[in-house]
Amino acid sequence: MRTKDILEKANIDRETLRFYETKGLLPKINRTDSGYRIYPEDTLNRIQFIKTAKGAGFTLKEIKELVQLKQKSATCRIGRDIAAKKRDEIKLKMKALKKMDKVLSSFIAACEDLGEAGLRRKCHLSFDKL
Amino acid sequence: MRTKDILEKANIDRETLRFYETKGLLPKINRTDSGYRIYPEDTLNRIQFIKTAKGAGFTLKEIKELVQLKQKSATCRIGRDIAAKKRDEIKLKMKALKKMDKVLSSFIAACEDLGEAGLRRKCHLSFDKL
DNA sequence: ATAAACTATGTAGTATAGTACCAACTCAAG
DNA sequence: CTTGAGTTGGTACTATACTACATAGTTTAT
Repeated sequence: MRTKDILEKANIDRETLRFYETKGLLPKINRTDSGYRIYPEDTLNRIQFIKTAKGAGFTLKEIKELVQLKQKSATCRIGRDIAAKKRDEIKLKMKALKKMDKVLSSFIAACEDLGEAGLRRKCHLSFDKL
Repeated sequence: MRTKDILEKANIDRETLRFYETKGLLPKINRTDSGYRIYPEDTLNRIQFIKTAKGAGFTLKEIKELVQLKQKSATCRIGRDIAAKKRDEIKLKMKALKKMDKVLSSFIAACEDLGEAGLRRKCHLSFDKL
């Protein structure tokens, strides 16, 4: 696959793709004689993984740690432990998200308790008190 | 409350506190004649809210939008709509988190399926295929 | 009164994650 | 064989969220 194929199929920006490459987040990329990149098939999966992990709030550095397990000749145990640690972090993020959802929900409920007339008036409610 | 009280009770860095102030994230802060800050009581709740919202992956800009509803003399309806939109974003984040959790879990399971001996060997598994 | 602790403002620097632009090179089609 | 689409590496710029420092003024305890 050439650059353009990746850009289209992964819906990613050319510069961002190169940025990920320099950061060591992509699988090994071969070149034509003239220097054009030839991406291996799993590049698309990799980009999808990066997107998912980013959506889950992980940094590129953290993502790199995950995708580089193979290259770094780490043992399965090390890999499992790193993955387990990340799963713990996800639990924490999930908790923060749920708390935030609760705060927003009670704010929304308080707004709606005011009725149609209340909704039209100036808002005196606050998110602060959790 | 003086600066030091906030720093201790909110467990926040002095510079970060000032940073949040300049960004308009804190409630109105009064000053002594000599210019020392006097923080209102709800500052601690506000900082807690900021921390929770940040933990949920929101930017300071987004958080500002939420905490400034009162000051901006927005109606309750506008406030409710903004809160509802944020709640939708939380749903998406939650989905990303769950997907990531699934990926990590199946990776961990694959590692452990290899048994004690397998765990000691070089890791050939990948996160990429979701 | 003076040292220690606290606070103020301002400026600069760092890390992360891109985004924008450029001049030069390659390649396929008319 | 030239034109246009595609590609290259390099540099510079942006935004976000701090973090570090420098210098000066204020308050408190001895």
